[in-house]
Amino acid sequence: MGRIKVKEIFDIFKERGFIEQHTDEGDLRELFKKPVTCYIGFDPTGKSLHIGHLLPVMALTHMQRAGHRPIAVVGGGTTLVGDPSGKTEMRPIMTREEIESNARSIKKQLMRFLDFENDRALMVNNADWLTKLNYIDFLRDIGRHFSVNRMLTAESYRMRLETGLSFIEFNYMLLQAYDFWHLFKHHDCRLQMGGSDQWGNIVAGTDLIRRLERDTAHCITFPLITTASGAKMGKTAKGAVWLDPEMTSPYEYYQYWINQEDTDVKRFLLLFTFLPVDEVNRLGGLEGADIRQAKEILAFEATKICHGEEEAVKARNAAKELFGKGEQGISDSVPEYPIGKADLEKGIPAFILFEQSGLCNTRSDARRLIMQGGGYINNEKIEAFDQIINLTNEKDGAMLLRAGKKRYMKVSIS
RNA sequence: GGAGAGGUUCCCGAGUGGUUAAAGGGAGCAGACUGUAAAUCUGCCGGCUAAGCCUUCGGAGGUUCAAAUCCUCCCCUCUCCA
Repeated sequence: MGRIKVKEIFDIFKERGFIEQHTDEGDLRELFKKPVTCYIGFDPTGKSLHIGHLLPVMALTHMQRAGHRPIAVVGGGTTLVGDPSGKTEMRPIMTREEIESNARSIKKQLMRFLDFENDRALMVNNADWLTKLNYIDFLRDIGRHFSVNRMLTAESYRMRLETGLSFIEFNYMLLQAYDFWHLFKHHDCRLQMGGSDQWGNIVAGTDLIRRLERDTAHCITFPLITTASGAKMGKTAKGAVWLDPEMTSPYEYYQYWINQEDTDVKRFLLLFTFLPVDEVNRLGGLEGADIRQAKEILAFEATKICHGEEEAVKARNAAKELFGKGEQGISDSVPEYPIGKADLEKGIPAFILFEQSGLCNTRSDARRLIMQGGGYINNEKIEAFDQIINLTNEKDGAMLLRAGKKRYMKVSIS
């Protein structure tokens, strides 16, 4: 790797707002003087990562850019148990098949962010070692190093002591600690990072390494990212914003970012783009309506990182066409709903079309929308919920439905 | 295993025989105002071509003209005791 002296990774993390807690700063700085192997775990509870996972992914990417070696651990084993941290209730236990299939697709996703060539980054699945453990051996070798008294003082458990905690979840900490030890042993991994709710689990790992190996490992946690209005990052009414373009299209992804609140823009530029801090500061200094420029850049950069430049350009163009002043053609990255020409010849009540195209969840929902004046076709308000839509509404082989101010659907006629 | 408390619509949380599709809040959606922002105000907020009908209050039965509300059994959670 090149010896170009870039900024210290610790400083990068610090100035970009990645750090919530960390073990001794002096030790960490010392550690970063040489290439370090670090790890973050991802639980394959879904088939795709979502924006909530983005911060750790960005952190690994920064690490790699700074010449260190990231390991992404897919928690195929730990997910069999389920992490109680940060949750008020136990998650349903997932089947092995589900978890394995999720682990595979998450692996694929991470390849878009990290370069796995020549072991510049590693990806492992902790099912590979965890599922082979023998219970009695594990208790005798690992379990004896854990003080239940101490575990109960961990914030993550304390919360659950109020609502209930089953033994399987109580074990999660030991497994994650074991992971860290395993990676330390086999990959010389000396740093684990994770969300702030992982602090207890991570420190349990450094403790285990100290006891088993008489050696020091380190830990950095990230802040829990909430939006200015206090909601968890990446959650919308319709659910999570996914990184998988099949689940959340690049257009929607772009829209998610450009719709962020003013007060979040600067923070998100630092966390979710690679723009230099100076540039971010300049953008963050914009005021009033000019902030939209910063949002556009945020949306573009974030989309580029996740879906590539081409998709980002398309998403930006679509946004400009739909939300810019001069309305003309309908960009092809707008969500699309195909409809047969025959259906349109017969004509279809507007509210049914809104429901079918996915703009509304139910027909009642669509009725409400239109009756409240939020339904548009080709940017003209639909007056009656059962107004018949037919070929007369066609415009260049398609028509543009709109729900409210900013949800669009292109209905393409075939 | 024993004693007590509890499981209500997306979430929190009222409701203890009819007037309850179920108070209130949050979230969400729409409208106005704007900058595809925030705040604010207004309306909506189970489903259904819909002044009606259908399905909801952990599950299954039962009592009743009528149940989320009463009874029985079961499942689950919490607290205290063993």
